[in-house]
Amino acid sequence: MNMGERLRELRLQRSLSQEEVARHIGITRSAYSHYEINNRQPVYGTLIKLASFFDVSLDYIIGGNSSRQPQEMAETSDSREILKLIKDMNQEQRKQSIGLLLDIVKNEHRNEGSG
Amino acid sequence: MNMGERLRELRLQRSLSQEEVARHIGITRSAYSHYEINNRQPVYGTLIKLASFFDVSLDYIIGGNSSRQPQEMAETSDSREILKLIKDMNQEQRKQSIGLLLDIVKNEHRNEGSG
DNA sequence: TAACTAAGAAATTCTTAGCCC
DNA sequence: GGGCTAAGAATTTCTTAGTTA
Repeated sequence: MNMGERLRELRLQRSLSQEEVARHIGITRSAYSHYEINNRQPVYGTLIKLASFFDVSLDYIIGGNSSRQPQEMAETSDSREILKLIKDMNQEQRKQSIGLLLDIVKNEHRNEGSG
Repeated sequence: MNMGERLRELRLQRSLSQEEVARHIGITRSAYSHYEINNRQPVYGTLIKLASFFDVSLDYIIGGNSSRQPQEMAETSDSREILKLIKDMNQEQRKQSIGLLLDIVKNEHRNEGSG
């Protein structure tokens, strides 16, 4: 499901023709037709108008992933502590953390003492 | 607060230079500079990469009128990766992780510059 | 009427190079 | 190093006109 298909779905859900949508947005029929076929991508201003007209988020209309749900996790005290730490990190620090955590998982926990 | 200003804010929050962001996204420094000054608007592909890199929604980065904030845990690519890793750990490994993560956070203000 | 396509015009972005602090 | 700008190249969109069912 790509952007064009979503646009078409939204339009048909409202029983509108391409011309009606195009009028409301202030573009030509042809231009809007291109969007549904994925031949063209609307400029930002047009995109925002479309999202507003169809009453959907930009994330949905572009990527279709607006209703993604967060991953669940066991609520142990340790894991919450880790989550808090990660929250305060910037992107670089998180990437660094991933590297270290990967190392811990790989080594199981056999790195007791000596190296 | 427009898109350029939001991009700059997101970048500075992570203590990154324009070049670093540009590299990650796969564009030139110049191009990214234009975005922050609002001289240009990135094409869709670049926009999506930026939103993903900064861990924010498209609605936020474009319009700023989204309720979703960047700190939302478990919704980011990096933090999801980290969550997966933690899930596979036992208690000992988690305690070890806390130690390492604390270290990363502490080293945030390392002596830099003058080099 | 409704939707799709072609082609030239128009508008925008991207890169290179250079400048300033 | 870090950030900003100019100008031409490259890419993309937009409109008009025409085609199909």
